[in-house]
Amino acid sequence: MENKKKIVVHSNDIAYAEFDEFEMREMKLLLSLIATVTDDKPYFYDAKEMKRIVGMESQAYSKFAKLITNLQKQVLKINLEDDKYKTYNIFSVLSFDPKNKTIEIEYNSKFIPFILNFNKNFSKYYLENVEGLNNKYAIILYLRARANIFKYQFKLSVEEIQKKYGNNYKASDIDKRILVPALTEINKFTDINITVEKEYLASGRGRSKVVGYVFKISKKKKDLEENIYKAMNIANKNRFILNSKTINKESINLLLQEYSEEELVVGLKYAYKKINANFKTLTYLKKVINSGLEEKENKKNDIDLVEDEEIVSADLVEVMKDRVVADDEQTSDIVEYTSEEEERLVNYILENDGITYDFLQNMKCKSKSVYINTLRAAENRMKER
DNA sequence: GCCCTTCCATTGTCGCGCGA
DNA sequence: TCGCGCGACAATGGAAGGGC
Repeated sequence: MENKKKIVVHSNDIAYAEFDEFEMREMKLLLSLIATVTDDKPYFYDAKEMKRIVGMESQAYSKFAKLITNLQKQVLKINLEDDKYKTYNIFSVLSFDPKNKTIEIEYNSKFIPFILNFNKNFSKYYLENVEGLNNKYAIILYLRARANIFKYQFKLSVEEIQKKYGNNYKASDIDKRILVPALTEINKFTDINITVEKEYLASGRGRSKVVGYVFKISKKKKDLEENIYKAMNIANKNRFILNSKTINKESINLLLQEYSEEELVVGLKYAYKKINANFKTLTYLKKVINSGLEEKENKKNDIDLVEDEEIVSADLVEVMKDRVVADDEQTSDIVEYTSEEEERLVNYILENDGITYDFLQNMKCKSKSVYINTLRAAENRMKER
């Protein structure tokens, strides 16, 4: 078994779907399976490993087979406007071979777009966050929080909770049965913290009624993994990267929302080697990281371009071959845009740079100068066209 | 690995007191 | 008067341990 952390990636539609018919272990199993999907093809799994993941190690295979059968019957229910919804069968094949202790899976072609080949509105997180949860509502709220991680909050009305998740619990029971146990687990076992505030409807007489909840999300402050820290230091030994001031703890945390740790290490090392001209934007750095990941994917071997001890001085980069020329050489002085100008530039970036609105907004919050430089780079490119 | 039994946590429901 | 917050109680289902 490989030690690499499994990453779950899926469309945000899944985070907003209804899971009222799912049992907790069915949800865990589904997310575990999604974490391994890279292509639209049949998959075979070791049933013992899957039993372990859903916490059925000591259970009979007959019970596990029942879980498989139940999961096969589940559908993904996507809510549309005006109380309309669509349901999707998840699997075209989901079978358990009791003799060989294997599971065979093929995904329904209509379900594939929810787990493959999307370029916006998706969630990405380590499977281990979900594996630690043992409460169905904790998993549901974690998925919803992950889909809204860039907004730092999301809202659910009492009506929505009752309809979607809560078996028509009244407000006090929503607290007791859903929110308290779920948030306790999320805050204890996952990479995020969630606090909840109630929204009241003022009434003429009597006590005000709870009509909804605002969930505030924060990422746990964790020390950067040692290998990322090393990669940061390596990258910043390239003087062009250092001058850009685009790599620091804040920007790394931002990038970790889009890349896994392993990807970021590869990307930063690649950036160290390749960048040999001035730049100012995180967007540009992302392009280089993406190039590094693409190159790695194409070559199918690890990019282990530099070792710490190889780095003598920042000037080393000047002798690097295979240059990538920076597409922006703006100064970092802050300019203010009108909201119309900003919107126009943001739209241009969204259309041309392959980054998400949420990412931009997060950048704006965390690093104003990098954000402004990104807008300026887009403005210059627009002028050149 | 599987089955059976026991224990315990979770879930569903209801009632009561209190505060606005 | 209304509705939240809390607790009590019964039913249900899952986890754990032991025996085969």
